[in-house]
Amino acid sequence: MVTNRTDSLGPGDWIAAALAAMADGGIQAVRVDPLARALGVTRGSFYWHFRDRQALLDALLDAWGEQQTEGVVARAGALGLAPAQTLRALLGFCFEDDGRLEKALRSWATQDAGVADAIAAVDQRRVDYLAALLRASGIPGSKADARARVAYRAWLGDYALVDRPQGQAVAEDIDELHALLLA
Amino acid sequence: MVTNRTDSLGPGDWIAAALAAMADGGIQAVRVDPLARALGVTRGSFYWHFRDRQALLDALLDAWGEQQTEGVVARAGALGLAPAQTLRALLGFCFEDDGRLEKALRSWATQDAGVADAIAAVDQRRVDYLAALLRASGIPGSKADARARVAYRAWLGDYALVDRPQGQAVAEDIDELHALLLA
DNA sequence: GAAGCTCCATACAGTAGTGTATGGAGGCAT
DNA sequence: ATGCCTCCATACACTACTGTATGGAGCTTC
Repeated sequence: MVTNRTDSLGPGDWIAAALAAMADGGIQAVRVDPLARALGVTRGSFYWHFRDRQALLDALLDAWGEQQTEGVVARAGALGLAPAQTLRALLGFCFEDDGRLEKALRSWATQDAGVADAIAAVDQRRVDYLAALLRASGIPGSKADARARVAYRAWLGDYALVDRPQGQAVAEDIDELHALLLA
Repeated sequence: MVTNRTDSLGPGDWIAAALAAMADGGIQAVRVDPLARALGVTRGSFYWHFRDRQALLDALLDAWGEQQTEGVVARAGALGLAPAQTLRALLGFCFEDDGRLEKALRSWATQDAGVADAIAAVDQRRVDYLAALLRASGIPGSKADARARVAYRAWLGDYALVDRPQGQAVAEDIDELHALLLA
């Protein structure tokens, strides 16, 4: 993200490369040596900008966390639509994402409690937002919370599918989910 | 699974250990050396029973596939309940599972097309069964298919959650999902 | 009771990565 | 133009694994 004015690298370049590698091959693909090769430099550069590999992983998690706080949820709210339409648009955004980074992070979280905490916070934010949209659409609070969790599971579950429906097929599923949530 | 009458190991012991390691740490944890240490032998034993690490991974995937064909779906059908109750019981089974093996396999599938194929087949089986239950419960075919995919996403999505609801909390969510699917 | 077979230990070479130490090239200010 | 500072290359030691080659202990079978 943050690049220098020269052709030299900064920490942001390494983080961006790390996020790409993470989305591609998971945490195990975020290795100093391959990243250096991908960036066309040697590991000497890396160890100038980062103390060690763990420091890069920490920075990567922070970058994702910040990206999420100003992420999809915020964009959906900025559309200025009615709650029910906002919900539909939000689901559209989320099911459109390739989910590779999200999957890789959740896989990483099974091995690292700090990652799990960061993701749990994001989960909470998203579910709360879904519940708020449902309540604003007239669903009573008790049902809204349960339905928000159901909807969020369906959202995450789409990423878990190996053959994810695309285009019209996923649109039909989202419409059905949307209708069920607001029933 | 298949153990000898003596205290010596067979391929089944290595596969069982590999499945446990996979559930714990993903594909990257299924390594010959650590498995040998966990089993209290050296790698000499492993390379007697398996050609190489890939042969173990292939056997592991086969074992999971067979376990699935006679798995949860079949058990639910054997309960002898009405379709709607069978669906409820099935969801209960699935949300009860810790999902660690399932998650690890799906993470592995992103790196290996053969694994992806095996999981896609299992997904198809499960979704078809869900759709059949919904149709048998009186949901028209067009809606039943979409709702089956929604339900299956919610099922898988529960595994993706970092803080999964447990006990009464998940029961409420399942009840809500069940009610929505049959609405 | 000897041969053969199963199972495993040991030792070796090779690969891929981490982290460290050091030095050097080039920009920048004074 | 000298010296510092930033950035990176290079070389080294170390770790953790894979795979191979070989030998040996202990049943088994005749």
